[in-house]
Amino acid sequence: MDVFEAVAEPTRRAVLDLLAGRERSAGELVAAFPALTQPAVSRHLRILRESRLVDVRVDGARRMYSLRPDALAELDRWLDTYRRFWAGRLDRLAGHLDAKTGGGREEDTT
Amino acid sequence: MDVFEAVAEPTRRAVLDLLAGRERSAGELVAAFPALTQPAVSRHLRILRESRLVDVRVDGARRMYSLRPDALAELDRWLDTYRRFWAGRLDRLAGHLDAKTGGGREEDTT
DNA sequence: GCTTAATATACCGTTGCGCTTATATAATCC
DNA sequence: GGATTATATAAGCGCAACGGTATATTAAGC
Repeated sequence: MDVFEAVAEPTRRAVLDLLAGRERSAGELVAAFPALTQPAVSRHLRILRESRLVDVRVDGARRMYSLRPDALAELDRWLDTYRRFWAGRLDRLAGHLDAKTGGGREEDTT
Repeated sequence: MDVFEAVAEPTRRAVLDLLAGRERSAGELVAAFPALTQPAVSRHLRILRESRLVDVRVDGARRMYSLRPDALAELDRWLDTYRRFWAGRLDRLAGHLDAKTGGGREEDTT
């Protein structure tokens, strides 16, 4: 599943929001969604793993999940094409981000 | 349908890419996807309309579609939370974006 | 007014996602 | 080792999204 689809799911975005603060165990994440069962959350975690949005660290019987923003950077790069439409004057900032993630573009020749 | 789901569909992203260059008629967009039928593309356009990602201008019998980036800005705001994870040294730039979207110093806030 | 062109909607079939229950795997505790 | 805890996978189901064919709607040309 690609990053766009992974992020399209509200529960998965909520998981990412939780992980933005600090790493959490699978159990903590399950507890954060009382409306869902443990397997349901576990499946979401799998999808986030497979789309490289989160990282897992084994800690005994626990799996500690943390954010892995590379994939989100991909989203950001995609948005870059459109950013000029609502923030033309911030183009050079976008250029900066690009230079960091992609190795440099020719766009900010201002 | 929310913006995240709207953008999750590859065809719809391709439509946005086409519209990033210039506005196009529905017919042009249909022609751009030979693998799809006219109703299929029309349905995608409806979804893009309803999620406020595109604008329509009636021109006789034609409907001219154009990009409407407000909704993409929403995506960008969401990403802002995570931007620090891959561009920590660009925090102040993210701060800039924040000030633009949430600070209310601008005159064209919608 | 009738025909053609441009676009949208209705309807239906298929498929994939997300959920639940049940079960497997692996680590910890006694 | 057996029980318990933590997490993942399997199987099955319901629903919503996407695609196609057929049809409606609206504009243009004659």
